[in-house]
Amino acid sequence: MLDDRKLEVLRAIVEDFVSTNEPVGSRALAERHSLGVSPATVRNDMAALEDEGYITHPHTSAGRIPTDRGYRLFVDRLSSVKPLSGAERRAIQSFLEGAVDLDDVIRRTVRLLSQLTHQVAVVQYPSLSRSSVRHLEIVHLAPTRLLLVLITDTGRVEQRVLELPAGLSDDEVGQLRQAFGQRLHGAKLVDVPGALSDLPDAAPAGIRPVLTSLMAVVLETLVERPEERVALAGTANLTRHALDFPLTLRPVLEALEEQVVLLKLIGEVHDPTTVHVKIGEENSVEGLRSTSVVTVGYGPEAGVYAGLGVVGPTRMDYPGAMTQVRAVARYVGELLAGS
Amino acid sequence: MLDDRKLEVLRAIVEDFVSTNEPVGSRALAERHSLGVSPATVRNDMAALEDEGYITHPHTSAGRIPTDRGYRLFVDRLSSVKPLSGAERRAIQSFLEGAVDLDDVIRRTVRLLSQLTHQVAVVQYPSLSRSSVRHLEIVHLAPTRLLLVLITDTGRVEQRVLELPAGLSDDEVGQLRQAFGQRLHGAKLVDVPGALSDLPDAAPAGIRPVLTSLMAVVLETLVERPEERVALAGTANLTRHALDFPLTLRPVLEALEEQVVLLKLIGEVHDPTTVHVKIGEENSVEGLRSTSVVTVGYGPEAGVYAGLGVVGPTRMDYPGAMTQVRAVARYVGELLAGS
DNA sequence: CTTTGGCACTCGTGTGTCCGGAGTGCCAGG
DNA sequence: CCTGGCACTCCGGACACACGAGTGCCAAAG
Repeated sequence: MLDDRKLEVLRAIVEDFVSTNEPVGSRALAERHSLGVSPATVRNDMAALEDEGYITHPHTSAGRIPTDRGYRLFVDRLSSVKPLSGAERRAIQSFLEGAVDLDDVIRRTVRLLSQLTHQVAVVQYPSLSRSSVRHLEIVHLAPTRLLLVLITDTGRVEQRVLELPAGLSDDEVGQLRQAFGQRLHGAKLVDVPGALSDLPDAAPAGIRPVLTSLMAVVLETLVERPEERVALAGTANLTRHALDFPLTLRPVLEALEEQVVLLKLIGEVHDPTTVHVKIGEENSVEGLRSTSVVTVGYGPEAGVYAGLGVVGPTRMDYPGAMTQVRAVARYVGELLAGS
Repeated sequence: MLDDRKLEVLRAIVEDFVSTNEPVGSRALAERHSLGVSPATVRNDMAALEDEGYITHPHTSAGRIPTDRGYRLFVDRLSSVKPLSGAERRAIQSFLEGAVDLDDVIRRTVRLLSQLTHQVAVVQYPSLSRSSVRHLEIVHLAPTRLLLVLITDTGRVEQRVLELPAGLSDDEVGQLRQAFGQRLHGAKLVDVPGALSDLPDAAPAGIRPVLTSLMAVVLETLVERPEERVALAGTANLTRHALDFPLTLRPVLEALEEQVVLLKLIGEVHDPTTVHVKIGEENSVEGLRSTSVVTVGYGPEAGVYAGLGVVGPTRMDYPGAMTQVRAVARYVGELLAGS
């Protein structure tokens, strides 16, 4: 049904359309790509591709443009991996090398990614639910007020001030600190409830009531409501392709302002070796139906901290974006793993 | 030169243009506002206003629109304070009441402000340089690694992990903690260098070298490089007024992505009682020359934590925006002061 | 069976013209 | 100083038209 040449034609259409943003006709296509056939033949192939739903044309006498389905086929089977240019490689290194802490790493990464791809970049902070405890500190701010500081293996620092029902002495707080510290050090955050389950029994009777309520708060703030964060940059790039979004930059911007939406985009776990692409209508998020999303997980060699990716028009340089996203993810993963 | 009626005409032009987004002509203006004069008279007044540079017209046969100078006069002398509606008041209260910590307060505020004004909202975190120390905690993570946690009176929590040149014992860290704590508790952040200046002399000789380097880090991270943060929301609102920005959403979005720019916008200290307005060309930031910025400080009764405000087209409902911004600032100021 | 050139057809776009309406500026009279 | 009248400007929409790009189909050639 679709022989090699037809696929070649589709690839040519996608590439031309992506670079020129103009519907591509049979003549121009036969000229620019050395297909070795005449425009008429190309026309026949185009008709076939259109029958299959891979391309379409805006008006009768305009050239063809790829459909979502066409892009999908292109991404899955036609695009060859584009190697990272030396300049890009250098950019990644120099951009990230001076980072001082996790916040800084994420900020630089999201910026880097948006500049590299000329798209909107999204980077998720290392997920709490997949992190483990490097240190948990309890600070006695006031008799009835504690500060909880959680530091994860990825360098994330979360803190929460909490009010106690009754006052505690410094000694008692010390006991708490020790009890929590022993049980939680090195534990995965998801295992925290289990690790703490025996605590009330083991603790001195005096602080048991406080302990129970404290545990409730700890579990609630650190485990049940693990605050996932994302960083965003490069929304200005949307205007670069403003022509691609009929009149509707609006819904895209609105969608991107919702943390929940962003998390949904990149939060679905995938391993760092596979780049995922969602094209146009494939996106579940209303308002991003006219965009494509390229995501990948990042993390240490064997594992994943979180996701990152870019959002742009369906008319996107997929091979380029995919290698760039992958490269950045790999680099950030190593960077964070090594600290 | 400009009698009362001319001013009245200017006010009418501003109000009509703001609400309709169409150049306003003499006839429509004479009808809609009961000026008691004929269109011809209005035309004369308009000519005078145009001579003075308060209004202009896009083409010969179009109505008039205000210039930046016209808006300026309107804001300074013509606009009457618009009272907050009941719905708005309720919105502010219900939006902010459930906030759990500072981060949450800021997030809710910026969101609230953008929804209330239908503009882009910017909220600065309570400035570190104007805050004072509620608590400074030193946590001994590892022999050569300390965690510094700073909690300000406004609830901001800043932390920094630092590597030491030499190992320390728990006891020594305890001494450090006490020395720092005594000197810094309640101190303004700007006074920290002074409060610490006698420390090296007063400290036990054993930890003096470490102490010196530690102090350097503390001063550098907490005082000399006070990390000011801002939150942003409502960029999607820009598209609402897309017609107002010729073709140039781009530079606006770009400017808004720069933390530095945002800080410059709202960071200049002003007292919470005066709302500041920058109109069009008055803005020093290239790229925001086609926008207006309404800002105010917020803080406790006598003082200021930081600034907040909105960014929108020059064609903006200034009285509305000003009262909304002021109201939100007042409410947030009280909220933070009371915690 | 595939490829090719030819040819008629479609249709979007750009151009030119025309016209109505909104709005202005000016002037003479109240 | 205000007002009505009037000529003038100019934008924007409507219409017609030609051009060109591109298609679809067909019959002939490979």
